[in-house]
Amino acid sequence: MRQTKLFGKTRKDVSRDEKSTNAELLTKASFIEREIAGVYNYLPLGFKVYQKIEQIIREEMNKIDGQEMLMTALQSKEVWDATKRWDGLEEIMYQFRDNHGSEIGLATTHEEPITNIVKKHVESYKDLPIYLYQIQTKFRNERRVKSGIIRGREFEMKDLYSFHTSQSDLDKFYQIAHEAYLKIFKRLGLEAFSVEASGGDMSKEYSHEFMVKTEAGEDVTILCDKCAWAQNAEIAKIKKGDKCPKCGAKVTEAKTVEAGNIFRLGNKYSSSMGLQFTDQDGKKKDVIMGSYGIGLGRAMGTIVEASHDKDGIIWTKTTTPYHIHLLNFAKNVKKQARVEKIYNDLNKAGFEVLYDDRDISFGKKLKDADLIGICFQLIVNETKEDLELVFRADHKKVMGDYQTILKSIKEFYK
RNA sequence: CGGGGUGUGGCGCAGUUGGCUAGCGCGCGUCGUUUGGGACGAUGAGGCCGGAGGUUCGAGUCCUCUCACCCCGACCA
Repeated sequence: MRQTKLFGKTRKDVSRDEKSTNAELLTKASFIEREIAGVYNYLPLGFKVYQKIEQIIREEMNKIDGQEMLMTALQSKEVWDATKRWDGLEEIMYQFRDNHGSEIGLATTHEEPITNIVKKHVESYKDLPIYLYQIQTKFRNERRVKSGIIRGREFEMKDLYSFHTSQSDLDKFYQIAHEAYLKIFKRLGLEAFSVEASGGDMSKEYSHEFMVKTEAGEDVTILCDKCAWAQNAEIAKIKKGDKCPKCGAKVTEAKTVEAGNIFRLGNKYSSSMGLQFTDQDGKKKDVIMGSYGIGLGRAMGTIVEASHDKDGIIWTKTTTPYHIHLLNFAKNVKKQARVEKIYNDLNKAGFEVLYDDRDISFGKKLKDADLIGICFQLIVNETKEDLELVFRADHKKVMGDYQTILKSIKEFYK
């Protein structure tokens, strides 16, 4: 992609209203644009990152036999009546009447709708287990938004629902999903760890939250560095400095972002909504359920919070919008042709390249490249034959000919 | 939802107790010189001050209502 054609310009100043680091950097670098409070548009650069995150999540969900589908954002009140959650959610759910006078809600989550759908297709133990997921828009009428894209009123979420014949089968899958989640965060380049948390409105049992340490975090986690025991401070019965209930070492606390959350729902939804199956013994039994969520925008915002410096964003290798930021520092026509050739060659070699072909000072190109945060900056100089490869994270430079440089880039992304 | 605050060109801001044609920086257009860490000069375009009503000879400035946004708290599948 030529930068002269790329939609979205970098900015030096950003609205004072944008207080969170993630929204400030992402807006300055032109990845996102705020629509209203807590609601953001993704511009081309931001959408590229979004799609990479989406693809990683999708791959890992498919690996554990998740089947992707797509549910509606508009939901009727009736579907929520069976579980009596409609009234309980009025604080957080956008609820209104349509032109027919029917009560409609914008999806905050999909346990009820999916249970309803599954009811129509599951009758026997032979139909189970089943794992369904979607990547879809959720709405939360947050009373107060903050933290940029980490906590929005409209956001994309991957939610998977599992359906089982028994608690033990759920437990087995819950473990598998737990591992898949850790894998997703690892692939995204996030250091996430799982903590025990309240089941909230969803479940009476402990759930697990996947936390990433960052000052921007809205949660406080009590954790043991020795044995990896960790609990959300909301439910922890101990404070920092106390003894770890598992190994006795002193626990600490940290601000964390909840990047994902998994729940064992048991028969909470199936019993109230009548989702049953016929078992081998001919008896009707409640289907046992689990649900598993990850916010995509939140993941993106968390990466920015966890990985940036004074100059801008530092994308991880799987989320960088482009593999290489090619910076043209050649003036005369002959050298220009050389940069064009390198641009074409890199594209042919299968790399995604953002090519800064703008006719502006080189200082600004360097500033913009740091702000945008693509993993590599490849500088084509006018006087030197060798190319200069700069690693965004630490600004380390390597000089070399095209083949040598290509090799190190390949090595990094493989 | 309680408390506090802010709305002035695309962005960041100034505009004292009402007074002249609403300023500045960044950005943008044109021309020229430039280009290794956000270049310089010249020149030009762009706001009727969040919205509605009111007070006044006169309102960006005062009053009322309203909308939006931010901060602290409460809340947060």
